[in-house]
Amino acid sequence: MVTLAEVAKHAGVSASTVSYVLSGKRSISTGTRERVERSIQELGYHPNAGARALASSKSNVIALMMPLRTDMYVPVMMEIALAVTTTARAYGYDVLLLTGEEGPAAVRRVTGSGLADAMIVMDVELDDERLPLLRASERPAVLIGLPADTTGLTCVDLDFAATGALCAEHLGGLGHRDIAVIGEAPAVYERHTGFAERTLDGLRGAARELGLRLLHRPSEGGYGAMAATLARIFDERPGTTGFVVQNEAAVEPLLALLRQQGRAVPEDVSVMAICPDQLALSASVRLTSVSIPAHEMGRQAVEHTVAKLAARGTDGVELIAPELTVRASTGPVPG
Amino acid sequence: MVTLAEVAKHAGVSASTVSYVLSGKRSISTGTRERVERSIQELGYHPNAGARALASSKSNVIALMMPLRTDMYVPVMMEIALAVTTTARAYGYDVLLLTGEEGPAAVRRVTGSGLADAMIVMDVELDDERLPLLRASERPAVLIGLPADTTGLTCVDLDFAATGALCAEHLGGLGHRDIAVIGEAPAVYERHTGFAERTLDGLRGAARELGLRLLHRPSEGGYGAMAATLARIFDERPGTTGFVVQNEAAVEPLLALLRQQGRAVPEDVSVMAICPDQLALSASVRLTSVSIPAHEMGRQAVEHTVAKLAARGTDGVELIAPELTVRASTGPVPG
DNA sequence: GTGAAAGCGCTAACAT
DNA sequence: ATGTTAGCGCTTTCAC
Repeated sequence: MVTLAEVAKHAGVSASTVSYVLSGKRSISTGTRERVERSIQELGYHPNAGARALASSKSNVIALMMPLRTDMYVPVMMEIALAVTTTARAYGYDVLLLTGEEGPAAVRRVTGSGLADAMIVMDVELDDERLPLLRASERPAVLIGLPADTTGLTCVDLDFAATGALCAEHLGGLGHRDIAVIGEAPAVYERHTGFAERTLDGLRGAARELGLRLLHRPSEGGYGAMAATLARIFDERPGTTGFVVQNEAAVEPLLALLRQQGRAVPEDVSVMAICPDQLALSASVRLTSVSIPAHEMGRQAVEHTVAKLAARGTDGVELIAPELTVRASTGPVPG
Repeated sequence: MVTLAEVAKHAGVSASTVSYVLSGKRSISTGTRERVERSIQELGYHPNAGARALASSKSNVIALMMPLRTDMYVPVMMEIALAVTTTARAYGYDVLLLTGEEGPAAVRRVTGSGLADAMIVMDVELDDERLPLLRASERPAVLIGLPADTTGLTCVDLDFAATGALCAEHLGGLGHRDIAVIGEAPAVYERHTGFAERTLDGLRGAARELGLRLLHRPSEGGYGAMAATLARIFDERPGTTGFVVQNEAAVEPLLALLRQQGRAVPEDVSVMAICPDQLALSASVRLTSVSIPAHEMGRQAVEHTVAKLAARGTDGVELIAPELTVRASTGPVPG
């Protein structure tokens, strides 16, 4: 293993000079710099991460805590994770992957050991048991998602309330008056993950203003569950002409069932989804949707993290404005 | 920040004693151990990861290199990653997440810096440019997937050849003679990712033995592409009664199209898939399938890694035997 | 612009 | 069963 000292000897300079060439923290004459850089190349030197962390009290690692649960839409999680990783690399950070499994203990372990300089936490619950630790920790933390009490925390999320409102306005504007909302699985609501409720609030607020009737049904997703849910919806509100789906696993079953019942989309009923663009595009009908900006969420989370590490951090909530893309699944109310 | 020295003083012992209490590398009298453990609790001590790594030349971190590409089935990648992470934790390791983006440079960076003790690489291509570095590195590496030349490497993968054979045998046993294989996107084949070809080899070998006719068509997945592909298949081989699908994005479109054409599954045509159980269960027809054992692959990769780190490592290829589950989508050939 | 040297917190011989 | 001590490889004052 090549050490900094060996590079120094090879280049005929002192260890500190090599260190400063690497860090750029003081000016180096061009000649010296070139000699050192050549030595680094020739010897194949790589700075030792442990020694660096020890001497500088910085690991250049950001911990990312992922949900272990797989009841959320997995591709979104994955896209966030990849966005976090690539963005972090762009800022010189590596990413340590943690699962929610360990719970608060993981927070303690990582912040206590200096394994990571900061932490990004996904899938935050409204009253998450990790929050007290994160607030108390001197290491920066950024949440993806919104807990009930955000004081002393930095949070990044899609503005789900605005998302809900946007959906209601779109369908209302097309003349729909009876709207069904197919929500996440009941377990998601029970877990109080926040985003589902916020979406509903947004929908309800806008519906009230516009005089729309809203029927909300959580759904497990899948064909069987969706068939039962759909039957009950049309039973209760036969005049339903608009659907808002916030459950990736319910999208295709819903479309298939409507087709099967002879209800054409968008001629007879309009369907819109809150989902990643990719899903909206690959569904059997190209879906009008509000996209879940997974990449953007990951990127912003890292940028807030880096800012806080540079001590120009700003606590607060950063809500990403929803964007609606009209595609082939919504149209004016029939008749 | 609490240090080991502070714990030692607080407990009235030497630093090394505290270290040995922590590592268990030498016997400690019960009294001493208890005093040290109490001090650790009271002071809230956490060993510093950097100092540990420096002194022991071990980071207790395993790097996991994920594909950046998102053209593979994402939930499988995610499940592998989670399995790797939880299994690694069970062995006392943390996981550093790398994307393929950096390519071979990431291998150099991580192995060179001692950031990680070992490396697990996913989505290996047949002639992957990272292989020379992994072979040369003194740090253990385990691949998930099978390159063309596996000498000097440890690999874990599903036995895709046996998987292909199993599919052919299942359909052949039900009397099907004309079988269509819906494969991955052309890009996957062009990238020479190995598993697709191996599946095909297995299918072809068994088909030859059993006297089956095989028609292989790569597919982008999605409704549009699948419609075109299916039309060509029935055009070319009108007598096709069996389908093997190795492309998650093609499963539901295929089922929908068959339904739409009035071909009942499994009465008129049988469909089987090579996919995770979850997808097989949530499809519109419960699919007979060979499952992709994502969790098992992640777990075994870690266990091989840990074994190699303990110097009881064994190079070689570990193929996981395929398991077929018969569900509602395959049946005897009609007539 | 460069060097010397004192740690950073821990591990692992080497003692006893 | 426990203590002493010499590093591990790097960063960063302090000195010139």
